[in-house]
Amino acid sequence: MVLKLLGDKTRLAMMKLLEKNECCVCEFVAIFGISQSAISQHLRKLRDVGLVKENRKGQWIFYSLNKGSDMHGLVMKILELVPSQEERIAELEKQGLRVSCG
Amino acid sequence: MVLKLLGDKTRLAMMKLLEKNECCVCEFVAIFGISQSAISQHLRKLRDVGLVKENRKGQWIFYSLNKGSDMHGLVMKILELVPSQEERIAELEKQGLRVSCG
DNA sequence: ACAGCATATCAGCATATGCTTATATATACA
DNA sequence: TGTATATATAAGCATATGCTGATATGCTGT
Repeated sequence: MVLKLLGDKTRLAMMKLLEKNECCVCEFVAIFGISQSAISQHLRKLRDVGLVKENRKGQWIFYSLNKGSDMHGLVMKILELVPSQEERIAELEKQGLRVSCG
Repeated sequence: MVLKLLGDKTRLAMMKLLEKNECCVCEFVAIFGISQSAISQHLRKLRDVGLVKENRKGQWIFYSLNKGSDMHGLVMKILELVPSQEERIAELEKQGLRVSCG
């Protein structure tokens, strides 16, 4: 269930980041400071219910919000109320950890 | 956190019922078929974060949505997308289990 | 083919969660 | 005061959840 998935603070922050950015697994790892395995498992849950979609670019897999999801409207309303996470992206850039291949 | 609380199907259904009705603990017990204790614990969680408020009427305590909650707007948006639970109230009435003390 | 990096999956563990039963508290009424 | 009803709290249990470390898979470049 979508609300249960968004009830986890890490997943909610991931979704907020994906609202404005495409991100790959290793970026989330750098941002959240948890294992690559944990990030991958969160993304799988989000993908399994169709909230995000993946887009492979070479060795990276970029995730983005799935705007075609049934729940997309609700998700956007919820994300509106979540504080911006853009500083985390800025921090990544500053550390030179942003993966942009595009 | 609000989303986590609403991520539980019982609590979400309780909130949907409270959208249109004031309900007491024993009504929820009849509706959901779980113990009085379990219902009471769900209500406590909802009350602790301010989503619902209580209103004692004699030996009953009636719960209702707390419209003054910071999260009330979000909650209403979410509840719009939850299927109506009004048949459950109708069922209660039919069984003569509705507690109305006006 | 091989090494290196990114990602996914598996197995196991600690904690959180939702439930139950038993008990305590609060109100109503005889 | 005593009994019945409604609700709250405490203790314990089974399952779910989120994490880690180890391993598998997939792509890249040599």
